[in-house]
Amino acid sequence: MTLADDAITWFVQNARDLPWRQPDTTAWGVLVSEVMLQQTPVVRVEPHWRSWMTRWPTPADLAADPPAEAIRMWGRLGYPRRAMRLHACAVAMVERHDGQVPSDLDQLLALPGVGTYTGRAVATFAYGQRHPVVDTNVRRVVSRAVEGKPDAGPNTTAADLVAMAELLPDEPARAARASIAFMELGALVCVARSPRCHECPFEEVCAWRLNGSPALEGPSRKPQRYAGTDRQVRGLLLEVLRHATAPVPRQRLDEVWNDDVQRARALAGLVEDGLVEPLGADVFVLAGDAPRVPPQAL
DNA sequence: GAATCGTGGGG
DNA sequence: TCCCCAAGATT
Repeated sequence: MTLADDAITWFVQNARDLPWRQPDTTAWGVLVSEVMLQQTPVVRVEPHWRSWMTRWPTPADLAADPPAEAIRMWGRLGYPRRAMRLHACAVAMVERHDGQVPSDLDQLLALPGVGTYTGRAVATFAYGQRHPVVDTNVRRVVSRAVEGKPDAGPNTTAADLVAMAELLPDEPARAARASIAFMELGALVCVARSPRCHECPFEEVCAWRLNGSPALEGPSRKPQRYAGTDRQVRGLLLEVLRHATAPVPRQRLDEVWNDDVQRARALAGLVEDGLVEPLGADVFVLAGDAPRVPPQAL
């Protein structure tokens, strides 16, 4: 039995019942789930995914609405640029792929917001192709079980893809099962802190365990502070704009943060990212939310 | 390659 | 409280 075999057996009995894993899920549904899941826990994604798919069942449906609607629907999922890129993605698929999610990996990777992980995840989980799908879970599992190290590096490398590729069964459908199984194992059992090794199918063969489960040496990651950062200010500004039903005067944005310099920088960043659109010098809306007929008041 | 980009929950 | 972490992508 290989690691992949054991992982698949475990997965069959322990996999979560997630909506985007239903057999009738479209490639678009898979893509939406993968983008939403970038750096975001499953429990928070699930309701957003359901709402999103109900409102925009196909890429063409989303492309027909302005980005502002996507940003609103995104709510507080975090990293709202993902909503904008998903919208841009939908537009690109309508323009270049007849409204379909492409199955070719290079075409997937050319889409906005689709990188090494997401492109391979869609090609694999939506189209059943054989690619190494490497996310933070997979890297941790491989790092421990195969390499005997307590954790993986902070970023996915070409070597990580090669390492996972070597573990994949030959048959594409089974390779896809192996990838999702490794991911699920990392998410539920081989977790970052306090792994549940006694529930792990690799318990007897895990190189890290056989090494005595050594702890991490130094501080593995950089501190990830949030309070007081531009990110927090951007979040506060966007929160106001999301709930606005009319163009927002600068004065209302001034109320959410008292540091003028930082507030201005954060707002400029949102504009530069294309999330926010200035409507004149002192009025702002979400991208594409400009009224078709400018009010007299402006 | 490092920095940046949200938000919320658990230990 | 604070710190860590969560299916990454982009510049």
